[in-house]
Amino acid sequence: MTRRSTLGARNRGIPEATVARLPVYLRALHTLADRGIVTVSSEELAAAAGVNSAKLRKDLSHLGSYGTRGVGYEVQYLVYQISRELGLTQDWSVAIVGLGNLGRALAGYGGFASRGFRMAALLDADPAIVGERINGLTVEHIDKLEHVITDCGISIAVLAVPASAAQAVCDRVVASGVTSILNFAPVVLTVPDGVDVRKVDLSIELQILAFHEQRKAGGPAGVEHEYLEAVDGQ
Amino acid sequence: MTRRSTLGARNRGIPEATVARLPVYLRALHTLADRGIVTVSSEELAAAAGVNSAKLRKDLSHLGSYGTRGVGYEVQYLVYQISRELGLTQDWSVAIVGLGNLGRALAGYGGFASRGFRMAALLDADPAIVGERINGLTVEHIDKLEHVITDCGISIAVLAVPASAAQAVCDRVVASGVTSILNFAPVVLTVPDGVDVRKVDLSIELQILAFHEQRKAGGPAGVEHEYLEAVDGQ
DNA sequence: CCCTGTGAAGCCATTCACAGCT
DNA sequence: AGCTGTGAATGGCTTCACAGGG
Repeated sequence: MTRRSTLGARNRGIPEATVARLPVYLRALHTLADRGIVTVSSEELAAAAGVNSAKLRKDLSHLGSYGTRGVGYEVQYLVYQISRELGLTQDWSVAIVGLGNLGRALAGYGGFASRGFRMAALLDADPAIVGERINGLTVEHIDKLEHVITDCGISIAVLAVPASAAQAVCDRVVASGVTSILNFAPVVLTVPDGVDVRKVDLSIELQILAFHEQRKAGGPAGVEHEYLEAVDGQ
Repeated sequence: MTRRSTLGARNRGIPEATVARLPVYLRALHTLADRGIVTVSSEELAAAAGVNSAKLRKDLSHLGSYGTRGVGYEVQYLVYQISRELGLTQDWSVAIVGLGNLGRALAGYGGFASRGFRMAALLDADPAIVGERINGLTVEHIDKLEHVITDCGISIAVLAVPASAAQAVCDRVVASGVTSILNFAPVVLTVPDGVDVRKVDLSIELQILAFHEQRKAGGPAGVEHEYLEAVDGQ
């Protein structure tokens, strides 16, 4: 058994599953705070976040003992602790690469700058887009990528480029010092150790839904119709 | 121990984690097929999909024994089997509700209609947007939601509406018969049993990246600076 | 001999249930 | 009396390692 600090839970090594839920709790807490609610029980907060209360308590216990037995959690205090744990008490400069429809939508997304994230640069390869002003920022040519990333101290890059360009752009942002990437291109990116990639993929999400949808309707189709019939024309 | 069919693995009950990876394998297979590759080993396919080969083989084993020992998997055959399992051999009609920046980006997304998904309806509440033509479809007023969903046989809805409207829109699409929802609004949706919801949330993804980014830089900030200083007035 | 398919082991996450603090 | 924090139990997923077919 691993020995821990005597004083409660100053534990480095928060489970990944917990980390993924902290932002959800944080949002729920902000909503409660806006309604002027001062204290919340694990039961109530769990309901607001769409999880069960045991999971919520276990998750929060990884950060420390921030609740009061018999009472619950102080909303503002928990907001602060989760924000600090997630690294939102400091500002992160974010660059968006690729300003097609999706990139523009992301650039215009409000809740973005709201907490901890500063949209610091927009980059695109298309001369027709370069120079355009979007949400108060001028789109720079991707040739300046290395320069811009270094100058603005950007550590997080959002890739909204075509699939065919994604790996090359990824390599360049990594070479420039970016260590976190949010990838919207439908490709598996290869990065060195120490670089984190998260993927958002509409098409994959739809396919997962289709699987469950089909299941509700009673198992896969084509069980009795042969593979060769199906490929035939294809 | 659960008794299984004697004949290998015609197993209903594919693990959720596997289902989530099947679309990735499918995309990798399509890429291989485009390059004219006929046969692939688990090692090669796993590399293309960004997983290890043991996981890939275990995943595929849940669908059946579609490989050949000593050889590998036939690309086209595997494409067909995974497509069928995911329910992509039939067409699904999808509605997008909310045609702000994000909704437009989604509506214009090509790889969408590509395999199995037909964009069947666009809906919005804003009179300035209703009537507009996007990607060959006319935006309908959200008043017609129930009508459109029933008529077009829509079972999957994509919500790209403001957070404040999301639950209400969700309730309406569910009442109209939709049983799968892809939610881009930053709220936790409540739905009846039997309805699947998947969430895509830019802000959450960024916060998860920030957590790891902060960790690389050496643990949470503000450990030695007190909570009360930070909130000040509180 | 190569590569798949799979028991078995190990690891991580969720859930239960209650001791202990307020 | 109420609610948190947490050991212990459970269940699911990943990884190992190899039996067995081609």
